[in-house]
Amino acid sequence: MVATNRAYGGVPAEQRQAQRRAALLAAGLDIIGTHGHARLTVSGLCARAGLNERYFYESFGTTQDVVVAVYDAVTGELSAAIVTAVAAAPDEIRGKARAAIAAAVEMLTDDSRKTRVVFVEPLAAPVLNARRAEVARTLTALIVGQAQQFYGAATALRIGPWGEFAAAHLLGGLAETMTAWLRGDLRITRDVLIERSTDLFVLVADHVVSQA
Amino acid sequence: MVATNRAYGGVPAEQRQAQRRAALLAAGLDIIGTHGHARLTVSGLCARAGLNERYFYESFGTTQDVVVAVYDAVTGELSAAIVTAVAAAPDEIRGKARAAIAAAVEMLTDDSRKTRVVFVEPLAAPVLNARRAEVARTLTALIVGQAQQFYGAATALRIGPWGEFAAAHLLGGLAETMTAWLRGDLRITRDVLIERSTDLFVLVADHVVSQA
DNA sequence: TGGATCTGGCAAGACGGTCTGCCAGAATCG
DNA sequence: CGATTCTGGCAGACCGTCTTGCCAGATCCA
Repeated sequence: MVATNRAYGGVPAEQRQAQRRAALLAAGLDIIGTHGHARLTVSGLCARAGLNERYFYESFGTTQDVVVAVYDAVTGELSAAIVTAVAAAPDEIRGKARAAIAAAVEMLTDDSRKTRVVFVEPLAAPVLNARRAEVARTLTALIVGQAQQFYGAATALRIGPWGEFAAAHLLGGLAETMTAWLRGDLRITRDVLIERSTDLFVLVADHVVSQA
Repeated sequence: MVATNRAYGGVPAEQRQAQRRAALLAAGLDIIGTHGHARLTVSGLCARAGLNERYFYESFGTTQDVVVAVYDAVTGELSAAIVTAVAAAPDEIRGKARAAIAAAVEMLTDDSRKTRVVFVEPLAAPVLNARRAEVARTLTALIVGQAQQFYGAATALRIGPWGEFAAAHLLGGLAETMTAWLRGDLRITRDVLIERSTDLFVLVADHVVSQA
């Protein structure tokens, strides 16, 4: 392994390396999203990825690095989906809220592994605690930013801590209802789940603004 | 160890055994509530309890048994506190809601280990998943039962799945705001946290009933 | 007081995981 | 074709945990 940049199987070295990393990430999502980060081992990960254990150390230092990378990938995908959906939605508060919630619910309920990675693992894995707070802050900022557009900057400012509280409450409510729905505990369709979540979102937002 | 029922240190055998079990549970709450169930080991638990490792197997079979016992103890205490507070509260919907929320928030924020055991560990530990669902069902039933008292049985029935959804949303919101507050992410006092949570609870409950 | 029991400390085998190193075969490049 | 490099399989040293077993000292009961 002196010159590590030779093509193999018609694929250049850099691309092969990226493929292996991607395979490890996919296997990581599978294991973490199904059994949790605690069950992620080097040997198990490589076995599922169809790779030699040696290649683990090519892309990662510890299994925690994989946990972080998987979390970042899923939350990045989620944020992008929400931002795109909000931008494309009609320019009124319920439309924006519904678009954001629908994008999140559809993406996460299409793949229950991602639901677990987004809602469960960041609480359980110490390495993800700080990252989770940052994601929550990003989403809160998104909500407050939209509020500025619909209610004016002055109102958004006045909301302050009360708005932070309400945003946290809404995010927690969404997380719980989504995971409960996936568990089969809620006897409603996914479309109704989205509609009801939008209802409560708008209800709470209006209430906060009227109190500010 | 032929006749295992002799007093020692002036304490009968049965009571000594109960003391050791209690010491293990206290140490378990400490470890699980601080570092999570994954960090609970036999040796670490016994060391913190000040007991020989041999006594672990006297009271428990596996560390998971400890996790379950700690969870049951904390959720039992929580349920009892809520039921007691609700019974003593003035007979109007906001008073009942406020009493329940205050009881829960006060008990859990007085001891952040219990917050973690109640809100985080049941998601992370597979053994607790089913138990968590049962606790959620119990609390939902409590809410629906109160709704029957204030809105009549006919209305409570009509609420149906919409009510389950709202109850799940409220529980998730409470969990998230409480943990966020403990993290220091919410710049409000605990009394305000209780008051705002009550606001949203009543707001959502009224909305659900008016829609039913 | 003496035999029995309780107690804490410790050791050892089994197990599963980490990480490094070696090997042989396959594929590439000159 | 021959040298080089990539690849998968596997062995082995190391570590932490589990679980059982043994020991010596403390305490109890007759």
